[in-house]
Amino acid sequence: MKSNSQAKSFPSADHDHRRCVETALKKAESYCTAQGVRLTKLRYRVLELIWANHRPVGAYNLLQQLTLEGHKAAPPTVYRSLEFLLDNGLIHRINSLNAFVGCDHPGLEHAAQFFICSSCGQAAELEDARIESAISGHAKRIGFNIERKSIEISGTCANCIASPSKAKG
Amino acid sequence: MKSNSQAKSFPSADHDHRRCVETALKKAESYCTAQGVRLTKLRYRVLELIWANHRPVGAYNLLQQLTLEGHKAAPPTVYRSLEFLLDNGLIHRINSLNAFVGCDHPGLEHAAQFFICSSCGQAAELEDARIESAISGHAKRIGFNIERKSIEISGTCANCIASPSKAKG
DNA sequence: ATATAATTGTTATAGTATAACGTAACATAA
DNA sequence: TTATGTTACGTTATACTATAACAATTATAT
Repeated sequence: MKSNSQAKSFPSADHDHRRCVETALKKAESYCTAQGVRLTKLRYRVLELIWANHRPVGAYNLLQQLTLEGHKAAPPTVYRSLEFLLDNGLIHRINSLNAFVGCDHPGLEHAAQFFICSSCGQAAELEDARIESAISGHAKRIGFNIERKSIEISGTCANCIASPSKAKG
Repeated sequence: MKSNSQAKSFPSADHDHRRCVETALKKAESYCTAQGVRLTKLRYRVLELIWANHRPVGAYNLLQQLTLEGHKAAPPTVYRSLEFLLDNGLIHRINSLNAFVGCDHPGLEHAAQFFICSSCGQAAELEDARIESAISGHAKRIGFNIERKSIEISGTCANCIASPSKAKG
């Protein structure tokens, strides 16, 4: 039973990940076209590498992959691509891991909340309205003007609780 | 009007910070005694330095201060103290800043939520039951077992919105 | 085609964190 | 008190993460 509605929870081990990638890259392309910004070959490739699975990936890991592909890359190469992708909402940064994960709804205002499984390494992005309103409600109460939110919940996902090693995509 | 009930919001510029420090250090001492762990001179001093104000402080900043005091310190010196303080709930790590801030209620189970002002640099720790239950509620819904939470909201605090430069303690 | 701006290459370095091993301080029991 | 084990700290080296600064290249619009 392959389902691809993993936006609100963790992707199962057997989900059709090619569809995740395909969808994400297509959305990225049309988003960039619409915005008049350039999703260059390098940026596209970095985004693609990040989408290899649902696990946040570090900058130096990406760098290593680019190098293996024959690309003569240095840290700024990948950090610049990451900056572009972040600026355009195509990826998110996971502060608690110093790592980056793909976002499949670029541009849309959303409250990037992450549940991160320390067993399979996967991160699920969600936008729970209750969490969001609880936070903005508190901010309003103390007169705080919110600019950025970093909400990262670590633990064990349902898949891993059920079968502690089937982790994949 | 000096008030010291800043647990739920940002401390005002004129609050009596000595009381914050005094209280925090006393609690730390009795907590460590009760737990049978050793709050050594070094660890105590690091905690004290962290409590210099309500701003998260970086490890290398602490290291520099220790050095200036004549302590022959190297990175592991401070990182080990930080680890002890973290393990015992005497400080929290702010992932988005790679920095550490004092916690005035060690031991108590609490949901470390932080509002961080990018203008005055201060961080207010809180424990909003609504935020907490919104998160644990979502976790329950998706069958996620929470281990650690990192909730960091950046923006501008009420004090700074009112008077953009009075920042202090 | 050429000028301009945007992107990438390249070198160097800053900032954050830990591994590994030796030494010193402390706690406890014989 | 001294031996003994344990915990904490000192010290050196190194790994990991990120950015500054400037040169070369590529894309885009005139």
